[in-house]
Amino acid sequence: MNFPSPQHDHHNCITQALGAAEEECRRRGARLTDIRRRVLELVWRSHAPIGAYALLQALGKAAPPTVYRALDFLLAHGLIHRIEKLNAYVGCAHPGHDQAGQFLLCRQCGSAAELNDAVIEAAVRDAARRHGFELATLTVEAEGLCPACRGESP
Amino acid sequence: MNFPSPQHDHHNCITQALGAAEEECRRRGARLTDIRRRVLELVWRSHAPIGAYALLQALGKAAPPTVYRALDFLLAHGLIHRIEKLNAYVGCAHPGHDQAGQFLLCRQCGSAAELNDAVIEAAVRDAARRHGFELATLTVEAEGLCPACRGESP
DNA sequence: GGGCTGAATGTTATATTATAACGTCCGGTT
DNA sequence: AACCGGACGTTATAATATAACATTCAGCCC
Repeated sequence: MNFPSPQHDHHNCITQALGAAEEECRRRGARLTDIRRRVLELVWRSHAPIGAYALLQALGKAAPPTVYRALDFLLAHGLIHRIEKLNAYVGCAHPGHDQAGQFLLCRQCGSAAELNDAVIEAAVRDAARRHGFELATLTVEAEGLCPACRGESP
Repeated sequence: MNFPSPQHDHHNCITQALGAAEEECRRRGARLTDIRRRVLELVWRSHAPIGAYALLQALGKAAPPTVYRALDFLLAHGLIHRIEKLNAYVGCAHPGHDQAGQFLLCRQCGSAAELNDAVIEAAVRDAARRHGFELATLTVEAEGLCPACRGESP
């Protein structure tokens, strides 16, 4: 997934993501409850990865465990990813593909682009194999400047 | 750097790391003060990445800012790495090379192996370029089972 | 429908990780 | 000696996350 262009129809992109999530949950026999759906929508509304307490505030009258439980559910079903560097969460661009998360994170505007690069994964998988390491999950987080911010402040 | 073999001389490996750190600080005109050296030694003593509050406890009578300031210094000078997934710190195997951190993290025993794989870095750099992204720092954290733990519980 | 059951949520408290703000000390320079 | 800036001490608090237990709700069986 590329960095979002400024003029893209984000409302539509949220709708699509929620639809895909419904679908994926049906497929997996998982219950996308009201709270879970609301959290997922809030995550998608934000272009940048968003933190648990920001979600909490947006939800209104909820306590931390409510948000964390929803996030756990969404993570478990591959509907969102956690960005470790930021302690924040972002919608998964391709639910159901169960990919490892690879991200380009913009220092300036905070936006994130999800990669799904087979070459990167293969390179890590290969290195792991050479070390006799059994790879389970892979986190790749690259920090820098997105195309837009690069243009602004050269 | 490979996973440490059970019988390796860890005392020696700490000594070497501290020596290399002294050297690197001299080269950079940075002051490796007593506290900083003690924190670095504690980090190296632990085979697994170690958290700030564990270091704090090991130090004895210190307050959080003391440890965090030492960690900041050590990070800034490339003497340790931070493992984002674990909120923990580990000695840098090659100070002075200013490499990105690439790690294999064992789920079971908690040990970490630092990679310095040019292929992985090139793959990410390439993907970033294709997205018009200016890469600054790269974090790669692979989770799974190290050779030893894989053998134990098949 | 009534009652059962397990999952989901509510609620309170607390753990864990990290930083702000400000004062003091100490080492090097002039 | 006087200064200066970096390092450290100290107190308080912010930000992130989870434990533990009570309550409610959805689906199912009868």
